[in-house]
Amino acid sequence: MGDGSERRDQIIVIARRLIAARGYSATTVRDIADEAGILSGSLYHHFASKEAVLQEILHGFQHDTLSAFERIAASGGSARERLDQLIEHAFLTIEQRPDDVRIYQNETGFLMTQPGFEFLADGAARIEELWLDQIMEGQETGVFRDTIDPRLAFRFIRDTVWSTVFWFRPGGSHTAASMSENYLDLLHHGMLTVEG
Amino acid sequence: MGDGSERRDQIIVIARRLIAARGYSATTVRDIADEAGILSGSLYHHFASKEAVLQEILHGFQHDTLSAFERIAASGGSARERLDQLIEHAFLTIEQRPDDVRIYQNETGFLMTQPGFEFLADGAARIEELWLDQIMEGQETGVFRDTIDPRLAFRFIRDTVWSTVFWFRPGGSHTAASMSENYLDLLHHGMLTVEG
Amino acid sequence: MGDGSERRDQIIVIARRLIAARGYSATTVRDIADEAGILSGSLYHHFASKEAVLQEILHGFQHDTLSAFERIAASGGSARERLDQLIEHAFLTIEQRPDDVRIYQNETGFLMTQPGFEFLADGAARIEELWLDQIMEGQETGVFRDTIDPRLAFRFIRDTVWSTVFWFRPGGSHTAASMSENYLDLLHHGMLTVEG
Amino acid sequence: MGDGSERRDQIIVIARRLIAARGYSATTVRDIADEAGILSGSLYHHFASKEAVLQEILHGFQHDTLSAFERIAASGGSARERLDQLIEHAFLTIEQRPDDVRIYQNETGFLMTQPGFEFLADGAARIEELWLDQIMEGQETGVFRDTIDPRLAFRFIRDTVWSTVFWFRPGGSHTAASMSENYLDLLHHGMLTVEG
DNA sequence: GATGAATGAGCCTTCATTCAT
DNA sequence: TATGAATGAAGGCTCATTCAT
Repeated sequence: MGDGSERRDQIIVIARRLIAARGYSATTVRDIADEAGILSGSLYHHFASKEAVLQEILHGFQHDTLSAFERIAASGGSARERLDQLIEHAFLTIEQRPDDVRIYQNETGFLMTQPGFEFLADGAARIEELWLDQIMEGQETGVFRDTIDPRLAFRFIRDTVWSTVFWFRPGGSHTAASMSENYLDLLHHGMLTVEG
Repeated sequence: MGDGSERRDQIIVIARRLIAARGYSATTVRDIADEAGILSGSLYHHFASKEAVLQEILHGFQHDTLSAFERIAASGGSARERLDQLIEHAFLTIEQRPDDVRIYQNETGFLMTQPGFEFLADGAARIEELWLDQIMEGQETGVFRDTIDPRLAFRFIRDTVWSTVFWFRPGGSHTAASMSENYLDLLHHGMLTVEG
Repeated sequence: MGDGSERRDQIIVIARRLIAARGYSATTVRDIADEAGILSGSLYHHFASKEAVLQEILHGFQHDTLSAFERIAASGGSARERLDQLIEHAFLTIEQRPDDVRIYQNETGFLMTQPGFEFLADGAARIEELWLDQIMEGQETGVFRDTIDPRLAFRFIRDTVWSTVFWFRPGGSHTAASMSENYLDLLHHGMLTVEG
Repeated sequence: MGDGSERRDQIIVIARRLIAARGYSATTVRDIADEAGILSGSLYHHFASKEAVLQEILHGFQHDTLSAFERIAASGGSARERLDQLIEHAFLTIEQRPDDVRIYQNETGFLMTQPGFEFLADGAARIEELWLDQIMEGQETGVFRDTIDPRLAFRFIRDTVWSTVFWFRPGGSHTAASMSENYLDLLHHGMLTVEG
């Protein structure tokens, strides 16, 4: 258990969609098994528990996201460019893996303290570190205004970006690119005109 | 059922705390009844169902919040001043009624489409209208930059403000006032320095 | 939960009979509930778990048995008389509460180390103490032969007496009294004739 | 199925250890297969069912034990000597094959009436016959006291001896030999001193 | 012989809800 | 207004067993 068979993958795909739509606790093992065309008990041939399915979804998503963030943080360019890239990557992730993001946003709060999900807190801390580095470097180099508590700034930005997953619908009037553009504009220059 | 007896109020108070902490579906009727010192079946003398308790909590909170927003939107001053006041009121609400806000943030998404909870969508729409009015008026009067989609701006702001309820802890290094101040600073002028 | 209602008592009585006949793990909650005329879930209104039913049966039985043993051990007479009375009481218990004894004999070994069943080991130790006191006092006063390890003697006696529950059937050719008589005769004088 | 391959033997050895330690119903086919390094389904290439494994363990043990008892019963010497030898052999068996004895003691009661396990009752009856012969011959020849019901005597002795398997631990203060010695001393002469 | 996948029946337990007293 | 007892539906999970490959 842990290697990826076809059924395993199929179950993960189904579970991801269902859990994103209904929430983890409202999604039953039977729901998942039904869609996979097997009996609910048979699911335990592939996963040790319902929780293990969730764990795998979250762990995979966190791993991918964190990897991308690490890569961006280690890349060249200014702090401002790197912060922009972090934000752009987040918007892109929301467009490409909305179910993962939704699950992460919905279930992570409660789960963080549960045994077996310690990696969530670790990952969140590492992400905060990576983003914060850019903000603080930007403030130190005089690119970012330093009147704002950098920790607050990070959380404001993080919450704004990830929350869009709950209402952003690709195919509507916006794309990940236009969302990034709008948000970065607002974040960079604020709402007020020069005269305002 | 609907008149306010002491027990009713007590039950609402307990339910609010419990649901905010554990989530609606993870809070059982027995949990609530236990803390109220009655048996779970007895709770049905005061409320028609578990859902009815949640309805009452959400309805009351939405009513108060909407009233305040209506008042602010109808008050004198510039669009910018009114938007600032809306934001300040939200931060104040988070400080004073965190459990209500948490429940609203956590449960509203799924509930919105459920029968009996239509008022949630109505209220959300009205709130969007009130806030949007200020943003658009600000853009029209040249106080706010108009390169940003006002609907996006509204949602960015709304999500940022309300999301703080999940990590803001009064008694720490920030108060509602300092949160407002930091956020308004960021929102007004953006992160970049003039040279940046 | 813990006070004795009628249903509670009825459930205990049914569970005792079933568990004695089939064993604890082979007896299902449904079996018990069915005989009580309720749904299996309703059993949880009276007991916290299936294990709690077993606990109550074993605890009650151990308490009664231990009390009787304490009383006998504290009574007047010689060590020999008291040992005889302990044995006679055990045979009487087997006659009157065979189901309790059977459960105790069958399930106690595994359960002893389980959380919630620590009282079993404590009780067993106290019983060994009480019986051993008589044997050792008898050896010291010269009534009992001292060539036998008293701890072994205790276990030989204990096992012999309690094991009879698996084949002794009241209404057959023996009663508790005749079993006692036969066993005490054998225990006192041994199998060999004087000439043997 | 029935011929002895290596895997078969290996499975029997593992099953014996596991069933002795946890009990038959608490030992799963998977437990056994895991330790054998195969999947649980593969076990069915060697045995028709979980029950068949138990059957083979019990049948083999009963056969060996019965053979030894037949040999002793047919040997020369007095009835007393033969009864002593039967007892000594039992203690030796407990020392050498404790798992077999434990399984026999634990599972035989319930199984005796099950289809496929009729041999258990047959064997038990034959053993009773062999032991009883010695006891009755001893009583008839005046070596054993005849005030005790010989059937009771047999069961008292049998239960005492076999029950020791649950607490006798080789390597402690006793060996099979010292257990035999102590028990035979008690059985022959009883607990009372001549004056007692 | 062994694997890997699945079955099907059953297990203990939870929980919102009902209702006679 | 409570209680106490029960319902009924469901939930996560276990396990002996089967069978195509």
